[in-house]
Amino acid sequence: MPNIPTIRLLLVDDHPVLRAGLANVLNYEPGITVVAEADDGASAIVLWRTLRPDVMLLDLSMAGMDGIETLERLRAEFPDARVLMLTSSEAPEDVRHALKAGAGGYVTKNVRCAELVAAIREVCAGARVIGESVARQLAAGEESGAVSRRELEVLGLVRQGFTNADIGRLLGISERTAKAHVGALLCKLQAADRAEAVARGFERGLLKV
Amino acid sequence: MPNIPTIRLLLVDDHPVLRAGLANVLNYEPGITVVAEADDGASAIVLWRTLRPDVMLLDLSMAGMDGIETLERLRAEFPDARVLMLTSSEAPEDVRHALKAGAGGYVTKNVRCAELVAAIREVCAGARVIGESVARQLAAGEESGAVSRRELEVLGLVRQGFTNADIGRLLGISERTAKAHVGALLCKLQAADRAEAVARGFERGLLKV
DNA sequence: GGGCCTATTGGCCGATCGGACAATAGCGCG
DNA sequence: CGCGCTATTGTCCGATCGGCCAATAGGCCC
Repeated sequence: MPNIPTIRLLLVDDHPVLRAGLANVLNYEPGITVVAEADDGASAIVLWRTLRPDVMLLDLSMAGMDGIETLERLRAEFPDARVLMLTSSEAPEDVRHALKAGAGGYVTKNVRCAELVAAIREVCAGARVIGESVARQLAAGEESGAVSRRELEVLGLVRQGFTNADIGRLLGISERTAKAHVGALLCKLQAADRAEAVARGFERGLLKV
Repeated sequence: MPNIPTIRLLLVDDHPVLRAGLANVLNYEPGITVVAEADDGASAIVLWRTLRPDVMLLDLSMAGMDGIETLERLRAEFPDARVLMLTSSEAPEDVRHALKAGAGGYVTKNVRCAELVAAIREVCAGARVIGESVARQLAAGEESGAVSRRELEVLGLVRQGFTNADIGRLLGISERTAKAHVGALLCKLQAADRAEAVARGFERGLLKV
């Protein structure tokens, strides 16, 4: 085993309270140093450019640029960047997005500190880490049909109270087609009507508050 | 001014990472000691009984008993208990509930550490503290009409895909009355149909994921 | 190349919705 | 003791919904 250099970590979360606390905990951990903190995606990327840390600990929900967008932009510029998502959402949709955007790992804020530290080390080593409970949720969500991009678009309009005819007009398709999409949504989300479909959308993380 | 004794604080949050970090920060603060931590409402109340701390720092969203219920039960047993809510939700509904349940203060996790510490001190002194951004949201929400208990009940059923006739049957009222409640909801939430009403419900914190 | 899925469109029809009209009873506040 | 709000119920009606039938075209995987 080669000697293991100290892991230089960039902490990104829009909750100062959590940041301050977590920085304490991680700095206390031997072999890990928090080299900087950021409270939004833009500054996170700037800091990454100048500091070139080994790993980023990134929250999903942030004001302005959200975690996913931050991740995408970072990976576009630094394809090898290692990023561990640390978030409170277990929604399969969020997990899928994060992994597709190149996250090296995904754990929720429910993990114990020791597990978080272990996950950081694994991500730095190039492994892909998924929290236990997260993996379970993901497997559960995997079973029911995936909602297509178009359908998600339609769901977004249903949420805003548009009728099928409205949706058709807005998307440049016929009312009948919009109807078909809504029908597919009702089926895939196992909803009795568009109201329940919207509710399921929130529950599954397809829609954000 | 009398000499100020050290504040004994009970930290309640279901995120171990945040707890560990926050405990560090607060313990470092002179005049504050974290005497215990809890990750759910039930153990929080048990700990309060035995330790009788000066203040509880309480998260809203927790597995099992949520923050509001915890607060209610605690205040039922200890009417003088000082509790500062520390949460990520700014939904007016949550704030109102917390204050009605006897919270001594309400701040979001977006506050800076110094403000949090100040809030803790103020709550201990018996003051009522509301975070700035929270207060702004609250004022904004106050303007539009308040949703009655019955209407909230109906909204919960609408969310589950029930028709007006179903709702009438479930609540032991006529379909027409259910219709009237839905109509009132559409008006108060400024929604075009039940689907949008559900969406607004989530946005306003009336409905939980 | 042959499935499988998505996106698209059509017509038909009973069920449901949401708005507009109007009315009665109970409760809290000033 | 009125005033206002909530809860309750009624009828009528056009608009909308969701389910049913069926069909074509494009993309992706094996």
